[in-house]
Amino acid sequence: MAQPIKQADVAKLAGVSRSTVSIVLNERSGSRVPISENTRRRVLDAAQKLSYHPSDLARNLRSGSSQTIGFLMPTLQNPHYWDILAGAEEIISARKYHISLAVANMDPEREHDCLRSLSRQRLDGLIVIPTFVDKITDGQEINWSSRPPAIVTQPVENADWVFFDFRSGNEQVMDHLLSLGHRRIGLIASGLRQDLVQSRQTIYSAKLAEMGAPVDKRLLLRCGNLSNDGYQAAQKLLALDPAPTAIWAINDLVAMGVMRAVYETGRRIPDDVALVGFDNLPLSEHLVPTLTTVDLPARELGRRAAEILFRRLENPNAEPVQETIPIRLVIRASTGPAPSPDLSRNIGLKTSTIWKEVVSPRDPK
Amino acid sequence: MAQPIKQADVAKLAGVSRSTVSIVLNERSGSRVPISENTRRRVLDAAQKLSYHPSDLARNLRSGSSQTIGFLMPTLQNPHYWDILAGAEEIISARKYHISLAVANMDPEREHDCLRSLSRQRLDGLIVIPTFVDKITDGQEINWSSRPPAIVTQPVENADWVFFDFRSGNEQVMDHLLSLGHRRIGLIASGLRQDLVQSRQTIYSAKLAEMGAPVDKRLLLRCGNLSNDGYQAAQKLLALDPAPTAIWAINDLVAMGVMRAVYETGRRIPDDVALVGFDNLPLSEHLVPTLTTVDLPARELGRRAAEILFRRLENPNAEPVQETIPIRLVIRASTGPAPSPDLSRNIGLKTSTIWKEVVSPRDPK
DNA sequence: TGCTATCATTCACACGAGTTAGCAATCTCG
DNA sequence: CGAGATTGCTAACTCGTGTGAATGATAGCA
Repeated sequence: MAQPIKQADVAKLAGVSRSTVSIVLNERSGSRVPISENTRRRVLDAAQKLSYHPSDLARNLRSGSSQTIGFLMPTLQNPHYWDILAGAEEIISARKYHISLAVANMDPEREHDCLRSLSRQRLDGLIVIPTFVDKITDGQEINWSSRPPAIVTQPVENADWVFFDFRSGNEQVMDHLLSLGHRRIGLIASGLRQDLVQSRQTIYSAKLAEMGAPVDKRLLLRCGNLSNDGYQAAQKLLALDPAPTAIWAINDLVAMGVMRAVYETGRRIPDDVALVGFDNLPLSEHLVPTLTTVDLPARELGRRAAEILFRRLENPNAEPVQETIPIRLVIRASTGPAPSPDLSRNIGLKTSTIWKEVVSPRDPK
Repeated sequence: MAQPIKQADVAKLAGVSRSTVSIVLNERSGSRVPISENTRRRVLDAAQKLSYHPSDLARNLRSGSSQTIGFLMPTLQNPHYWDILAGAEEIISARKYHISLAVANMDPEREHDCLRSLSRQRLDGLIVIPTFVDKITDGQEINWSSRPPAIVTQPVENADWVFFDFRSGNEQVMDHLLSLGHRRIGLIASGLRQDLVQSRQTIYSAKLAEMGAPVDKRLLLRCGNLSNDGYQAAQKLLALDPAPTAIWAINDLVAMGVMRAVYETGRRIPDDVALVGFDNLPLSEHLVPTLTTVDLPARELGRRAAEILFRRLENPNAEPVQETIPIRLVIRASTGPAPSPDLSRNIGLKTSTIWKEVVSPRDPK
């Protein structure tokens, strides 16, 4: 009674065989199976009356394709990844494909589970935003070059990938800060993606060396990648003597935390401390001051990933597509010239009122 | 060659029948189908060697359950919905269920398509965040009380739902603003959810009437629900004479836009204009000034929705579960006492530097 | 020896659809 | 008028898996 209607039900009502129903409903006009207009009507009417919807399960089993793309995200907490998904969703839904969403939740174990789960779902393709790079390069559990076709947002040998040109972005940030005269630059990096951290630190050191400036290890910090992590890291940086004149956060969320920490010490941005983020979240231009950051066209990345994936589906044996997406520095109000050493420490701006927060005492019962 | 391994392959390698493989792999120890330790080993080894993963497609077709929950969101642009998803994901993945994601994208047509698509996927359950309430209450296309079991984040007759107690939230906001002395309050509402807008306007008017204050229709605006919509709406409100002393935005994103518009006229928050949002997005406490808003425990809503859905799956014929989640006002720095009329218009705060934005001229090639 | 009980494995069908070969009836044309 | 082509439909197989019934083998017991 509450059972789904199946083709057999339609067939019975229309007084024809189940095959006929299938043929009519699939509009196999190109096929050599002609159906009279009369029975065609009867079948369609019956289907309509029963409000029949074919079962994708059965259909997929038969056809071998699930019309579904798996999407693996590291976390739901960071807007950056939403944008990637949003871009991919655009393309995927335009093709009438479904999305199967999995969240690794910053947990290597879970990421592994997700990949296994995605693999047994017989998806047509996979878009993977990896969290733990090692698991992937060793490729033990999931062979990227095999079915289901996958695209990874990270360089992987013999596989499709799209990747932000982080190298260039990092260089732009360093060039910007150095050109403003900053030499003591705090670098807050996340400990999750070793490769990215490594690359950033390498460029950081190289660029400083180019200018003949020393690298103070105490200025290099690691933390998580949420706002609060930045808050804590910045407190450490600001306690140093001499304190950095600029801070570069791994991403905008972390930068937001840094901002808070800076204000709490009574310093001003950019007058006392210049601040740079990464990601260019929508909120970054609404912060006060607006945040200098690197724009990652995440939506574009998601779109490209999906497009490349579909191209792969159409042409399984083509050469791997490996693309780099350019990213660029967006200079806003949070960066300015480095203060001359003698003028530093002119602390103002009362922030106590700004950060006050009162929760309504009203009982939420 | 690139074909997925199936049970038959394992069976051949192990030298047993396919049934045996199925039985071994499903650990049917409780059943009366005993398997010798010897063949058990052989089967497991073979499966291991071929790295066999059962096809969920076939399994689901057989079992009737897809182990998948459908999730319909209005848009990917608003963090609020992400939190709901995050909450639901917690519960769903804990139960080893999959998530099939659909995005209505603010388009009634698409929302309809999504529902149809979700229905034919033979999902075990549906979590629906509706955008267009009319489509749902008339229930023509999707009968909420039928399979697949669905939970809606909105009151629907004879169905499961969870819902924020918007009524109480709205009252809290009005009480707060009124108690601060505000009487000319701009209300920026979104035109999408008629029912919510209605309810908010009703309470708005009722509360004003309670205080014996008049309702100026010009203070009631409708717009979309993104930051830029708020920006434009606020410009209209601020051009009124007399301008409102407080603005209540439909949500925090819109409030962010309002904030920007207010600054651009040289006014200060909360001194010249008090501002209230809705949703309590994470960024709201990082705005300057921090935003008074209503905290919607979105994650909690998502969790509850999923929990109720699973309860329904276990007990299909139970009475509908209909829950209201309390929400509460969070008073921060963006609201203060209404300025006395004679003291208004003391405009300061140069904002030009704050809002300057320069895009790096560097060629992104 | 014969009958039953237990154990180990396989057969055959079901799930709900798509597909192909083939049958019967009608039509076409020499 | 009969051979072949065309039309209209259906039986039977397929996809990969789970499962109850059936089969075969071995052991226990009288």
